[in-house]
Amino acid sequence: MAKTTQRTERRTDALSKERIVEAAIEILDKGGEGALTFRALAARLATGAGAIYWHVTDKNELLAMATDDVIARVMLVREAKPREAIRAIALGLFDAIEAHPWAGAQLSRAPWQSAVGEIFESIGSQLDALGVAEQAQLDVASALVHYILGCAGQNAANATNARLLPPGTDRAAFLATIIARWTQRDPAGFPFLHKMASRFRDHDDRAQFLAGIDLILAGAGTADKN
Amino acid sequence: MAKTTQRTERRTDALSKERIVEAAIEILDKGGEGALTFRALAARLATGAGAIYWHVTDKNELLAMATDDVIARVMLVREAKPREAIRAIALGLFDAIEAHPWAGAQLSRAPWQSAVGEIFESIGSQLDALGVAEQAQLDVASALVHYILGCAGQNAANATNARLLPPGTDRAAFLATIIARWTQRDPAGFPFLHKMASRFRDHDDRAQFLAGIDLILAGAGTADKN
DNA sequence: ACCTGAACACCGTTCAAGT
DNA sequence: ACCTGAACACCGTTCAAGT
Repeated sequence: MAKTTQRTERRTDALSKERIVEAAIEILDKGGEGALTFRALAARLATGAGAIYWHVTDKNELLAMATDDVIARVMLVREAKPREAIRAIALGLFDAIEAHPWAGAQLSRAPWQSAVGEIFESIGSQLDALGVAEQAQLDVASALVHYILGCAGQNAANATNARLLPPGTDRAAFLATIIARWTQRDPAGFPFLHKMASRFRDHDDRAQFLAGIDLILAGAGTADKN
Repeated sequence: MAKTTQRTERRTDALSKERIVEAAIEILDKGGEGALTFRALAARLATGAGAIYWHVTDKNELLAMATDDVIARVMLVREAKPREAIRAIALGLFDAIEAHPWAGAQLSRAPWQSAVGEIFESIGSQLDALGVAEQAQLDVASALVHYILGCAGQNAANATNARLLPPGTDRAAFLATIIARWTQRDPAGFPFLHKMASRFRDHDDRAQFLAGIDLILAGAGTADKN
């Protein structure tokens, strides 16, 4: 009989950190950061708002766990050649953040939590094999991580803002609008941006992101292809 | 008589965008981003919360204007040598964000507004004189700006978090704590961080920031000192 | 041990009403 | 034109009360 089920057996629909984070990610992916509310989360989990606090400390922990969940998968990349490993990690992060912009925002907002330690480690550990001198490794790893976090935040901001534009507006058009605004505010005052405007229009975000990685690696004196 | 003052004459304490932004900056500097509230702002200006909306669209515009105000001063730097100009701009931004962490957060959160256009321009316009090929200039400027924004966000996050620690804890100790947490979670899993731990402990944020700028410039093939 | 849901102390923003 | 301040529609978080 139903009443004789052991007490230690859990209802399959019982709450748990995992189920909560999973639901949070779904809400974040569908509605963006603003959509994640304890009330919305409780509704989706068919429970009360307070129940979530039994499993999770606060909203910050919730966001950190969701970000970890989405970023950790990227860190599994294994490439033999160190340069390719770094590029693969960087591109993996780029793609993950493109798919989950809120994770990019969280990463650049609370870097000491979440997966930034893993990112630092997996990039830094390639530098020996790349031939970067040990006393330069911290500077190079730090530059790479900061650059990646900067792009992550940017990407998240773009995604958030694109949401507010008339739907159908793609990224290139969005960037073009920004450049146009800057340039038109004072055409003579922005000669560089004016000169770069056309290049901006048809540039590839992903390729440009990778160019930055290569630039830093080149600066580290690793011009040879390892 | 007081009653005969012309109607066009303004009370010296009348509200204005300038006064509102000024008060907002004071609140932000003293209490951090969480302290800036329309109610707190209204109280400081001895007015009603709704009055502020007559001069300012919303909180986002308020933060953008405050950030612009604090960042714009940095852009005035004029250096003859292009490399020194870029370093001066970067360091100026670093210092400004250290003094006003909330501006760093805003910069990396809403880059298309505020002073990011000016930053892009003032850095990019130096690249010609630095000898960077024109087709590489967008990549280099973009890498520099993204790197700077990444550091800005990081810096803001550190400042926000340091506020929560027991007072007196300095930055170095804070970073050491983070590294320790990462390393101790799984010592064998973080060989690179473990190796770098001592270097982290006594590193100079400012110097490391500048090292990243130099790394990118070196990668752009501008090793000679212009 | 785990969950419920009302209640608390806030927010940003609006708006009828004043001067 | 500019300001007031109550009101609205939300938040995150807490907590007595249930099972």
